[in-house]
Amino acid sequence: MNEKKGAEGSLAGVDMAPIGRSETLGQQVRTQLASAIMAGRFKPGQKLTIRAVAAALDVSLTPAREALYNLAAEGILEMRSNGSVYLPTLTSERIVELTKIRTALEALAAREAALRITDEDIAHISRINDLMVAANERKDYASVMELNWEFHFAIYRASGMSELVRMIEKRWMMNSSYLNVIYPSFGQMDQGINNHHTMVRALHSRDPERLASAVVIDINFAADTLLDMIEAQGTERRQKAQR
Amino acid sequence: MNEKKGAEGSLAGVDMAPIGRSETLGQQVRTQLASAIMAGRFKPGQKLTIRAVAAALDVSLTPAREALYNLAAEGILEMRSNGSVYLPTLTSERIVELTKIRTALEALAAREAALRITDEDIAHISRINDLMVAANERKDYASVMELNWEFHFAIYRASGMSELVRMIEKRWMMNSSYLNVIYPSFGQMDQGINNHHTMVRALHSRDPERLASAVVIDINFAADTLLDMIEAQGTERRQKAQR
DNA sequence: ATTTGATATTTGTTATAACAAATTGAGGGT
DNA sequence: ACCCTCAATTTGTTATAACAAATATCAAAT
Repeated sequence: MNEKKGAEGSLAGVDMAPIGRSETLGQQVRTQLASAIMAGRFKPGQKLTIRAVAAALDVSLTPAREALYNLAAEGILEMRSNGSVYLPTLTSERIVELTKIRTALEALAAREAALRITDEDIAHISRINDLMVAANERKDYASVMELNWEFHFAIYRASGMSELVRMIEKRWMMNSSYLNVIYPSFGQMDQGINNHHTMVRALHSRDPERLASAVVIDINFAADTLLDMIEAQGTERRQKAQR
Repeated sequence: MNEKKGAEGSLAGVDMAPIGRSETLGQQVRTQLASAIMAGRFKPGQKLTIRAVAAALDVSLTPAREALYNLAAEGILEMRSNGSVYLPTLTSERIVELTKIRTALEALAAREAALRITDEDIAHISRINDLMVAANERKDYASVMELNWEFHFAIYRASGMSELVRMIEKRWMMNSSYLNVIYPSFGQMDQGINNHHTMVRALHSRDPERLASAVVIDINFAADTLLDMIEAQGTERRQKAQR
């Protein structure tokens, strides 16, 4: 009721950037925690106590609690019955389920993106891919990971489905505490790189099914290597326990 | 390490139910709010202030805030930049997006369920469907809604993918504040009923694709009627504003 | 050495108070 | 009627204190 009317005195049309209204402490804590999680700085299964977070970021319990419980509500962190919050541990069964979900969501995003994507977006994505290939050749795997993220989400964002993109982001974050598990012996990205080329070609030809199937292959490849790692780690631990 | 060993003094084998450790106030508030939302007792766009919730349930601000922000973090409620929490309002575009997401998720759940479901589950689901048909014949639409919920989730739960079921639940809750919008003139459920029969048959023959496609039809039918309602309401309001 | 029990410490939960920002309402001027 | 201004109220934010439950520590007993 108040956006269309005359209102000469109002500032309608001036269109200033909304003032940098500083985020609340709770949101800032959330951001800090989220980026630490995405960077893989916590170990799987690690406990995050309210007071530890509060002390580390020098805030009171209230915002620390809010941030932790928000992340838990989103399923990025895991809350046990006693109220403590942990980094989730991924069992093989859970990885299998998460992978199926990711397949469904990301295939949908890919199909929609193929229909809606603009030429500029394709150029941008192609550029990201080139950077990623370069980073891979100089074995800068940290950059590879980051560019891989950008590559995929640039595509997904082109779907125009913001809610869907948010959902996919969450699923990626659920895996990310395992980045340093998968990190060291991340030998042959080559197959992944190859797949990215297929995706770029599918974008150019605006072929939804081709793009979707390449995405699915990408997801399953990543999941398989992660499953192998987990498996290997499990037997290793089992052997160590037997000694 | 503590379940197999001798441990004569332990209570292994007695197998008592863990004591009913009462939920925290925050969780109780969350439950109350969630069931009120699912029952459609709030209007779309309605504002839920922390203090109003706290007063209504006679708790302090802390648990009320926690519950509201949890629901917001899950996307069931909508948080605006000033921190206030609202029931989400569904635009047509948002409904279209949500419907596509639901299609992807629920088709996946249906396919997995068709492969894993037991005979007892099928019998149970068939029974629920009979009750729903009966409720529809006596025009008890409140029961129809509830039984419809049970019918669908009994199937989805048979997929064995608990995370996926949780995700689907959330998306159903996002629509539910529009139940009383869709409620009054909910004339022909008949097509939906017919579709349910198809689903039961597909379960008996364990046919993933048949089941999935029936689920998709069900989702799209519900979405179309909701879209019509929203559309009708929109023009009505527009006409009223012109007078 | 292992187990038990008591004690100390940590940790989650919740109410309250104080503050700041946003919203509302009334009154006065154009 | 409309717009502005200023005060009053509402509302979100955060720190703190007090409590309870869970966990860890340690000494004594078997």
